[in-house]
Amino acid sequence: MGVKIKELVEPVAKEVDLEFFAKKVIAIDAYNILYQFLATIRQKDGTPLMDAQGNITSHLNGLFYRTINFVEVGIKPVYVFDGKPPELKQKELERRLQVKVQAEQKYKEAIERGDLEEARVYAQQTSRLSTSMVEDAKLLLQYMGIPYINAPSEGEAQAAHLAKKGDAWATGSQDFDSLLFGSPRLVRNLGVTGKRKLPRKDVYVEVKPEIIELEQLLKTHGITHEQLIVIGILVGTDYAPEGAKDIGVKKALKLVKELRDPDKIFKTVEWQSDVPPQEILKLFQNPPVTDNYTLTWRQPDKEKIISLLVDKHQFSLDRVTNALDRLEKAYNTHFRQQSLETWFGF
DNA sequence: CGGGTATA
DNA sequence: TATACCCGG
Repeated sequence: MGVKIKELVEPVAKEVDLEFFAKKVIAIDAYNILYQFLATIRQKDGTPLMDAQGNITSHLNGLFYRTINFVEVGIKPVYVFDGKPPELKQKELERRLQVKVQAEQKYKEAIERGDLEEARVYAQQTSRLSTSMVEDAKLLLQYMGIPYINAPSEGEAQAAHLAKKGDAWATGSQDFDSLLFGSPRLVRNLGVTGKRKLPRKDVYVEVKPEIIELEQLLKTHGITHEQLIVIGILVGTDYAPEGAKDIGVKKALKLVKELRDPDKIFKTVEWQSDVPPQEILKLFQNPPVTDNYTLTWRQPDKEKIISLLVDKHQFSLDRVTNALDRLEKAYNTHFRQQSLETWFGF
């Protein structure tokens, strides 16, 4: 779900074409992107793609073709997976599980009624990433030669860490949390090309990748990074979605400018969670991250990819082979190390 | 979501 | 050549 600061961010978002990101390293929140695939790559009644044994494969489908598109334009993706969630998040994770269980019930009811549109909506809300689904995604990336990092805790925090260090040009996610974790640049809608259907409506809108610069965001609103975090905490984060009572982005902005001191602000508002806001502030300012990673983009292993996607999960050999040809060509044009010999032409 | 094919 | 639509696993 993420921190609810869309209103603040939207005015400074700059639209660009996917090609803009050529040669740039983007630290992508893996869970964020996998959940998107899991929610959207479904049949009309909401059933996800599955192999012969009933294992869900929607996330692999999306990850495979999207990543190839990245490599084709020369983007260097690194996927960052969540580790152990912070203690502060436990209650929210339990709440989300309840929501999914309820959605499963409503999905069944909609199917019985024969309401496919409704069924699809609830099916999307049931999306859960199992351990084996995540393992498959990591295997696929490994075989594709794309680096991934296991974050010690929040993936968004680790991705922001890469961007802060300059190991990545930006973080990639639909959520804004990495900005609170200090990422200097966030890319949204990465890889979304052309027109997309709006949920529940028969309306199509042109969606392009957009860049949000942290410095510009702060400057535009005349706030510091700490003040941005406090605003996020007041309006609602994953750690306390309710935030403070009756405080939206506008009031939060006013509050941080008037009172400045976070503790004063937290005392003034009606805090609606058991999780202390000060703890959330500390987490955003100093999250667990690691420097134990290497970023290398390797030649894809076609055989292993075919074994995983075609043999294990019944992807069509034709489609996979076709895509692998594209991947190999793209790798050779953008990623292959030029040896000294080739460089000097002997 | 993204690829591919039908359709004009 | 551009857009609409269907299906993948």
